[in-house]
Amino acid sequence: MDKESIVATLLRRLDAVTGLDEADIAAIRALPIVVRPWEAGRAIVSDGDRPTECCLVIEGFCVRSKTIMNGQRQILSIHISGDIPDLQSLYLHRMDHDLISLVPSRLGFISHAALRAMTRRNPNITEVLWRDTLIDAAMFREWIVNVGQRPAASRLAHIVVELRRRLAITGYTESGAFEMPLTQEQIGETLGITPVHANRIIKQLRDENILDINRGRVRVLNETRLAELAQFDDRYLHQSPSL
Amino acid sequence: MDKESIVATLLRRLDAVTGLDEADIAAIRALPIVVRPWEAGRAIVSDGDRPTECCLVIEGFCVRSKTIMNGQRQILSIHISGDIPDLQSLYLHRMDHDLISLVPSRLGFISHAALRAMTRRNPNITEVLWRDTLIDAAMFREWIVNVGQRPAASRLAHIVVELRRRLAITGYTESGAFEMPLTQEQIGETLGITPVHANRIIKQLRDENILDINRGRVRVLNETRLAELAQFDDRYLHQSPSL
DNA sequence: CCTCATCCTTAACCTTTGTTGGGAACCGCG
DNA sequence: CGCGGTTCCCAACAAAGGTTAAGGATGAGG
Repeated sequence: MDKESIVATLLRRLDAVTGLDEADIAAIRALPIVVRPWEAGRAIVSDGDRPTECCLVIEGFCVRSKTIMNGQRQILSIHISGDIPDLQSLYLHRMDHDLISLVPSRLGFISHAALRAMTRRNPNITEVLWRDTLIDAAMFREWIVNVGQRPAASRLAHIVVELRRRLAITGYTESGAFEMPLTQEQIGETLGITPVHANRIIKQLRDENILDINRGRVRVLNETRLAELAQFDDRYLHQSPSL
Repeated sequence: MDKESIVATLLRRLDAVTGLDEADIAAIRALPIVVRPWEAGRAIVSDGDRPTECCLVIEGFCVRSKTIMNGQRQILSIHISGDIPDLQSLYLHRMDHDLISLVPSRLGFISHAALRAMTRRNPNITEVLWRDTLIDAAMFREWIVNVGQRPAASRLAHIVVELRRRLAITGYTESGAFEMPLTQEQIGETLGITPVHANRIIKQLRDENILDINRGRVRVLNETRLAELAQFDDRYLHQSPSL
């Protein structure tokens, strides 16, 4: 993937259609982005770190997670191509969670210095990036609701629908099936349940012909029943900045 | 409370010690803030609204919450004096949750127009406000972990310790006891459990002489055991901007 | 000081989720 | 092609949390 298409990925993510002018786009294009391949399961930044750069997911999948003292882990978000999962580190200097790749990925690194210089000069870009971190927060809110209020099957349905919706924007989903490279243990960690129970729920949805999840691939079998379960309302994704 | 002390509350919340110069502080002082008393339990902004101003909690308590289709409610955050609970509405134009007062409060309203004009002119203030919304997000992350991974008693201990820590900054806590004006039903909504179970947990902690929660007042009975239960690590609050 | 609404409290029973332990399928590597 | 680790799968039992139903305390307003 060349520099031009990396920038394109980034611009699409930032909903650059509205709000950015020629000069802003030129500034983004001028950002020094260091592209590095990344093996699966390797930490990008860890809890306690003080990163000096932000990470753009060019290709692949990452998750953010927190581990509590007894060793239990909670996955906080799933990141796909175009996301900047640790943009918050620009102003929150010490990491309070981990960021890890799930599969072999390609990551673009942009120094805090370069980003800060850019935002200092471009209020439009500042707004767009700030907005991006606010959407991040909106998704956390929805996840609190998901984990706090919904039964396990609905939780699973909800994150599946959310991920598919996000992948659809960048075109990473063929009809019905898409990639969600989480093991059942990791699915449990995102839903706040044990791996055994995650397996139960996955089996149940498979038996009911709603969803087939297997080794990182999701196939939607019954759109209607899935929607019923997930009770998904996409407003929290704030996909249209004009609204 | 006069204008001067309202601004002082705001500045303390924004950790203005670092990062803001005379001009910035003057700009904040010049903000037009409309103070309005607010009765208990009245919505400040609701899910779906498009607010045109932000709300500063001068005195009192508010919560943010989301209600899902079947009527279940999840409380997302508790807000105290000095907080700007809907700062995110500056760039996320449509509300994806509710903001409601818990007790009779005094609120200060600042128009988006005034805030935007200020941030356009003052990059320092932009950073400080942006940072504030990032801390908001960090707290959401911790709440995902709380609801997803901890047993009910630990969840309760955790939010108690969090709230006390935050109140301590502004001096709203006398030794051991402080205000947390949530009914048991609302505590349930915060922890993702039913009111009956919330009652069970509260009784259990009372019987074990750890915590006495009664009609909006919390008394800490055993600091050590409370800390054990809560497993509280305050790093996610990002209280020191220099770090 | 009485009343009504809200909040707190508890019990009995039921459902969901966790625990333990084991076996089968899959896959990358030698 | 076979081996070893990971992932998936499942059953039996235990524990945490939800449901339903009801009585008692508290406090604001008449």
